[in-house]
Amino acid sequence: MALNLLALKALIFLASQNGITGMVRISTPHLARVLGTSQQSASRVLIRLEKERLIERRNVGRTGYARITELGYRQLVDLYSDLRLVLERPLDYVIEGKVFSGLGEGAYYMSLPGYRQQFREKLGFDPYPGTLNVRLLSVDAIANRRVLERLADIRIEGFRNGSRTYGGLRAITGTFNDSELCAILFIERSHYGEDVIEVISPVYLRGKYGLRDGDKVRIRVTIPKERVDRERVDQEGAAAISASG
Amino acid sequence: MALNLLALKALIFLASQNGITGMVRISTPHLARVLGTSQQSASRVLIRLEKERLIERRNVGRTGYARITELGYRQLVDLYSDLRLVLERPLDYVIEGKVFSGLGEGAYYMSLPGYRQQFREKLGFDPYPGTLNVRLLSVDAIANRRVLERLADIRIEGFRNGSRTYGGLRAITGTFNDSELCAILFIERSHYGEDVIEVISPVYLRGKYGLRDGDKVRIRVTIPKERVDRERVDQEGAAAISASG
DNA sequence: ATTACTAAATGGCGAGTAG
DNA sequence: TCTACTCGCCATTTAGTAA
Repeated sequence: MALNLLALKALIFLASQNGITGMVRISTPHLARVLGTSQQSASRVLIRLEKERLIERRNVGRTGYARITELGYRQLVDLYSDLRLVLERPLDYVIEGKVFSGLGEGAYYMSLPGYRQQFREKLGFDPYPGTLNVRLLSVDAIANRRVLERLADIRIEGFRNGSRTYGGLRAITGTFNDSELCAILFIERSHYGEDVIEVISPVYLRGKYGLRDGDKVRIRVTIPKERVDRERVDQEGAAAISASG
Repeated sequence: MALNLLALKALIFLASQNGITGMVRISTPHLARVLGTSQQSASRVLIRLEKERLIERRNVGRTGYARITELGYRQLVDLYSDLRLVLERPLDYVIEGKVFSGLGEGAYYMSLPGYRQQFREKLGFDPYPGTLNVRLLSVDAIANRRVLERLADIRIEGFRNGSRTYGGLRAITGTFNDSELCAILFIERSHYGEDVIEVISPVYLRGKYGLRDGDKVRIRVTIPKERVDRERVDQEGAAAISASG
């Protein structure tokens, strides 16, 4: 017999009110407001949780108290560690695509000291002067590009050189064809669309790997562990998981 | 519109199969087995998750693939950090009860060097030779006693002295009446029941606090943060929260 | 093998209401 | 005020089945 989501949210709410270590005041109208449901449903949820031995209740006249049992606590911990197992592990984003030739401007930009110096400092390698353009073919690769764009946190600042201004970009390091250190560049105001990434590396990738236009390449980025710190207004400790609809 | 628990479990399962970083093979009969539900429900859950934009699907002939969208991933992270907020914070267990007199044997045991030396080393204080017996009156206090008994991880070993053997015990440190350092002793083969705790302290509590039999006292134990490492067979990454029934 | 429809049963939901 | 019942309504489930 499976618990429903309302019951889970109620359990989390109780836990947030110190219901793990002792009896806490709880009324069905208040719980209903917190869960975004009716008083009747809140009442039923508490009855159900008690019957399942996930909480213990005591009613003193018209005021009710409840606490989470050890079984209930274990349920929360089980779910928590299931999520932890799945969320707090390295995430391995793989992007595959085909090499294509750009206008050769990548080489020009990469050779500018204003960029090159920052790459050396922030990426830890001296990039070969040139970028490898990769066109993404699968929706999966494009989705991963989107994710990585958000995760790319190596900021390369723009600069001025005389009258010309050079834009900023962000980068994230990865592995090219499962063997070569590289970085994906997310260039602000790039003229390429969402289906293209630009890759740099300490070595001349086209040469070392004998790449010709149309050849398939793979870039892998490993995120050691996702950071879970969010900006989030805590609505009285209520749980998430309510879809956008 | 709220997601149900089956959908949450499906999302967690997908995540466990690397569905966060790429498309993964998934069939409705297999998902049904993992979730402990019918093939039809598994099918509906996937349809529902796709409609809510929590997953993306692609069917290649008869074989289906799915991956978690950024929105779906965020839902998991939101729930995870709600749980984290609630589970990974100090747990403050308060036990209240009334002082009563035992047979005075506590003083005898506490004075034995075989115990005393271990208390000094493992508790960090030299206990006053005597235990304060506290009878728990509320079910809440008794429930907390049970929890703390499991959490008490300071082991005091038993020993032999001539022909007599002295049993082992476990202890956990806390605060007496919100002001005095103390420890609760969980004595193996104690002749007291679940409604009694024995408390020791560096000072003579009865004297310092002018305690007489029947006086109410409070012992507080703060667990800095619960350890979530469980022994758990990972059933193909399926989620928990399925009540005992 | 699959996926997913329809139909009937089950169960959850909130309104009304009693205590 | 509070809790929690009944009752109609709707959502979710499974069985059967088509493709």
